[in-house]
Formats: sequence, C-alpha cells, structure tokens
Amino acid sequence: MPKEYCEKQTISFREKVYKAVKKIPKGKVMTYGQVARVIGSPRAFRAVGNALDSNPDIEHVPCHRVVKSDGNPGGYRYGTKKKLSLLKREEVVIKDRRVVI
DNA sequence: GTCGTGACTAGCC
DNA sequence: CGGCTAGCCACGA
Repeated sequence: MPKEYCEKQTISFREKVYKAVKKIPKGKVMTYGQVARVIGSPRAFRAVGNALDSNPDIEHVPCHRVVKSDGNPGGYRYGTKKKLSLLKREEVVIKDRRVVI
C-alpha cells in the first residue's frame, strides 16, 4: 500500500540522494553504491533505495537512472520494465535487459 | 527506546 | 563459478 509521499517529512540524507540523482547527466546511469559514495555514505546504498522509495520529485529525480552495481535494473516503484524502457528511451545502452555503465 | 523493513553490496562457502 | 549470509543506513510503528 502506498505510504503516500512524505515530502515534508524528515529529509537530510535523502536530500543528498535526490541532489546526486538529479546531477546524473542524460544518457548515463549510476549505481546505488556510487550514489551513496558521492553523498558521503558509501555504505548507505540501502538508505539510497529507501530514499528513492519516497521520491518526492519523481519527475525531477531520474530514479530510473539508478541501477544496481551489476547494471541490473534492480527495482523500480513503477515497474522494472518501465525502468528499462525509460532508460532505453534515453541514450542509455541496454544490453540483454541490463544497463551498460 | 527497540524491532522490522527495504529499489543493495560485498564477502564467504 | 554459483548461491547464500551478514552487514550497512534511514525511517515507521
């Protein structure tokens, strides 16, 4: 069940995540670990997924550009299939249902 | 204040 | 090489 978007709820670590994801250039993808590392918590890749789970700026934060370290789509609130479709629609190279970083 | 969950990663067997 | 376990961070109840 949707826990609704908590835009006004506590945000601190998440804010960094959104910022980092927003900085992802078009046609490129980043891994959860990479994002976590960029924000200063290389071991918070778990929280990264958590933050994107309540992505308040789904339209501004290209969470679909965030994939697993293996290039696997990982997960997507709106369907992993859609994620790959979106990536393919961009300039991201998809190979065998996996993202090429 | 404590436990459980989640879109993960790395190490170990 | 392949599968599994443990660990990690943040948030909700």
